[in-house]
Amino acid sequence: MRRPPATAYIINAGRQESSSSMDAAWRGGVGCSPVCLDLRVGLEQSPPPRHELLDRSAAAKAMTDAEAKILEAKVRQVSEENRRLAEMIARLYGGDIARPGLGLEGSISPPTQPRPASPLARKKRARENEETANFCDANSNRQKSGGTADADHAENLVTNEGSCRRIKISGVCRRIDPSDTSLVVKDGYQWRKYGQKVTRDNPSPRAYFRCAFAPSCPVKKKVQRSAEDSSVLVATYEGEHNHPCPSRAGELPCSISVNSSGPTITLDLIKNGRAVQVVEAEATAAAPPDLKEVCRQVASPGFRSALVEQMASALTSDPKFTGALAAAILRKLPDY
DNA sequence: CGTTTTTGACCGGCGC
DNA sequence: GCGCCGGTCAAAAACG
Repeated sequence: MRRPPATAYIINAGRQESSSSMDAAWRGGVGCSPVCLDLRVGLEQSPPPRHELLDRSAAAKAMTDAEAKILEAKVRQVSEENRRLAEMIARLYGGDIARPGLGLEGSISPPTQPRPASPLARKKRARENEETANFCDANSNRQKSGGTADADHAENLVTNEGSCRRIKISGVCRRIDPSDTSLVVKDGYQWRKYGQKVTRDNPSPRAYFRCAFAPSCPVKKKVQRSAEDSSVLVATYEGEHNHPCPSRAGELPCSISVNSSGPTITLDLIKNGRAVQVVEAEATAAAPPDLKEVCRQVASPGFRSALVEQMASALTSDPKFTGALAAAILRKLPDY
């Protein structure tokens, strides 16, 4: 019996400017696109007084031409990059440009698979592309019939030939430190590595993982660096977990991480496997029922106390914070 | 000492 | 039938 080819398309998580957002994306696992509400807890950057804001505004006006040109060049560069990505997506998906609302930056990058060099590899890739196209057709049909496919963009349903068994295949990618040689992708599940192989398409090895949480769980995961960008890990999931995510059970939709830009609270707003989008505090009465429910949960005393607990825990475990606290206490102590 | 990772061998599908 | 290739197995090594 022929195994279904693991053709995966990839969600580009974008530049990893907020590690907390990326973590949240990975906690989402297969088929989930969490939306993060990042609340910055600035330790050293407390909100400036109003008059200071005005001063800063004046300073901004006084920005030199050189600085303005640098910024303009950066904006142009990013725009150009976005345009190129959009073109590639259009080519791949027959003009169906990635829609927003995927959670992260909401864009899908083209597969990072390199062009096959040999005729054999070309044919194989053609087969895989055909399957991807079938998936896109299915997606487009679903949209025509009124369904939303946004959350499903991270899933690729492949029908096994000659049987009715359907194996869910999805791909995600994550930007990592290029010097990081481990092929470990944290997604909330426990994985056991059972093999590693160097494939023809890609000089970097591909690691094979099985779900280690439940022995009967059929899910497999392949992780490999992108051939085009070694700082991107491409993970391909095959199958569906037959158990809840171990790190999610009984968990509040909130986590805290401390990164270079300061402590960040990340709120995962996922309901029934679909992501809901929150733009800062604009979750108003016009929000969908799911969102209202999430907002109610956020406003509940239980959530708040848990949040405070998590914040305290994150802050006290941050050496920068404890160092700053110690320094502040020392300053308050009288000199003897 | 139990668990996890590594790695070479093996297997099956596919194309020539 | 042969060779290539991706995926899996399983013994050995590493790790906590």
